[in-house]
Amino acid sequence: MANLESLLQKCTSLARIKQLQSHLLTSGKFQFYPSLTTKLIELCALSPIADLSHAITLFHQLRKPSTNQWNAVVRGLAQSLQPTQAISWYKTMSKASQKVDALTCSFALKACARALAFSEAMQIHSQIVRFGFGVDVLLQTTLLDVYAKVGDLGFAQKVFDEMSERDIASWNALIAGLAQGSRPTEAIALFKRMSEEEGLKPNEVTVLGALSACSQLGGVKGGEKIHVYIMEEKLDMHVIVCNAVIDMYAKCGFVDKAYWVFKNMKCGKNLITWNTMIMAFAMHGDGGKALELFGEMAKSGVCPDAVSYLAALCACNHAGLVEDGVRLFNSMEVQGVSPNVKHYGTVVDLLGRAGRLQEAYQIIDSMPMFADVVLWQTLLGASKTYGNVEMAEMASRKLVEMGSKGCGDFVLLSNVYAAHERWDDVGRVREAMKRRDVKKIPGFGYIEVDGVIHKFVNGDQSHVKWREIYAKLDEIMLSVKAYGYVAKTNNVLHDIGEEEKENALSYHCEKLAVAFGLISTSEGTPIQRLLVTFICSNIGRRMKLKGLKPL
DNA sequence: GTAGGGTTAG
Repeated sequence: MANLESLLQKCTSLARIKQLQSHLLTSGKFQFYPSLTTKLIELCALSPIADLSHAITLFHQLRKPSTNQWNAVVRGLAQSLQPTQAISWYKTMSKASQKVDALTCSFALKACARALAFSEAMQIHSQIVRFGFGVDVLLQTTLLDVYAKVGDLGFAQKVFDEMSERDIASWNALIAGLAQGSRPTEAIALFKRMSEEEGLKPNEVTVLGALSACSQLGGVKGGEKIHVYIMEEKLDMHVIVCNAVIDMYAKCGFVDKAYWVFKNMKCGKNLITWNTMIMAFAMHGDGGKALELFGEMAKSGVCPDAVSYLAALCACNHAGLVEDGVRLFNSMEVQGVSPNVKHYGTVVDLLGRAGRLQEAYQIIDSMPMFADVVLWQTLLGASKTYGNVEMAEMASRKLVEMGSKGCGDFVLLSNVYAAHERWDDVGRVREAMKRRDVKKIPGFGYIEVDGVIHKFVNGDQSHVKWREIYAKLDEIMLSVKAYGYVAKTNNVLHDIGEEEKENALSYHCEKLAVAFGLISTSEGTPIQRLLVTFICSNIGRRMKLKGLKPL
């Protein structure tokens, strides 16, 4: 028996497992050593050589599967590409008998998180209470985490508030949940409450959530404090923490600091470290440095993956290194990395910005996968920039075919016509917008001053301080004109007078927000852009990351 | 002995 177990441990392939399995079957040991059989199923369902279907075949051969054997399958399915299957198995299991234990619930909940199955998570939640597992700290933390991941932060918060006992992981789960759910301010507040009020020491997982929140807020000061704490507590021995610090500095606009951390890391760099740093240089327009690092990473023995290529392409795009970008893109296949829709998107943008519209179109045309809306929008945007009517019409046609209801697409096309003073065509687009019931959703400009969020629309005069804001903008306009700025009025939708067009541009909502920020803060205070994102966009991203299909 | 919290992306 012990001998067989050690043999099982040495199985490094499915073939070996099957060999052992046939031995168990022929010698009649299969049904008599349930723990060994469980190990066999676990090995098939969970290990890197995993073969779930084989685990399930094994499971079906059991006359009376034990809880552990059920759990092995549910757990395996939960981390597979079909997490919904784990939920079905859980349902079958809970109907069959009282075999479900806290672990089964835990695995099934994990599956809910990955499948974004909110109502299923609620059902399991109620069963947990009924089964009497409700006071289990580990299960409650899982529950909290699942609610946060499926997008219901209110429920997550409620579970957290009602916990009779919380440990560090419970705090970490909610902090990370808030940070990832675009509620960074609350994440930071909870982080402070945890360390200052509860006296709990943040660990390497806590700081990840807090750093992520800082980068969303552009709050370097908070980020720096956390960095100091990380150094003091030697949490920088974890690569993952260093990666988050680098990312935080980069997103707050301090590439140099990010690079300093990158250079002075005591622990080894991994693929994500390199990718984060390359992306940091890319975002700040230092294409040369980004490409240099890209070359260095391969030399240091880290093989670039799809994200590395994307970061490098992004660098070329932002730095206008068109030839480098095209060369890089063409070298991908040879290097064994197949471009995905984001790589295509970046190259189309790169070529489009350079005015090479025909090539950009050919790239889209040659794609082996379905070109999404963003690609055609990119081409449409480039066509607008270069005033290419034919290309703009073609891209618009595609967008309409794809059922685009975004007014932005129509406005872009209309702008192209307006630039050529083709007012009849502008009118036609406007008619089409009416027919399709495309409503022009007004854009908003937001700014937070002293914790209060102010919202502006174009030409807004509803703010109490609107006269001061307009005066500040006029002052700015005067000085930029002194530097040679000329308003680009040919993109304005309506065929109105020149002066009016200029006003439509001058009092744009984002400019109003920035001007308000300037008159409301002391000199030298950085003005940060407040990004308004929705939880759903984060969930969408998470799904894409995991390669899952929505329910 | 089996479980919970986690960094990169047009």
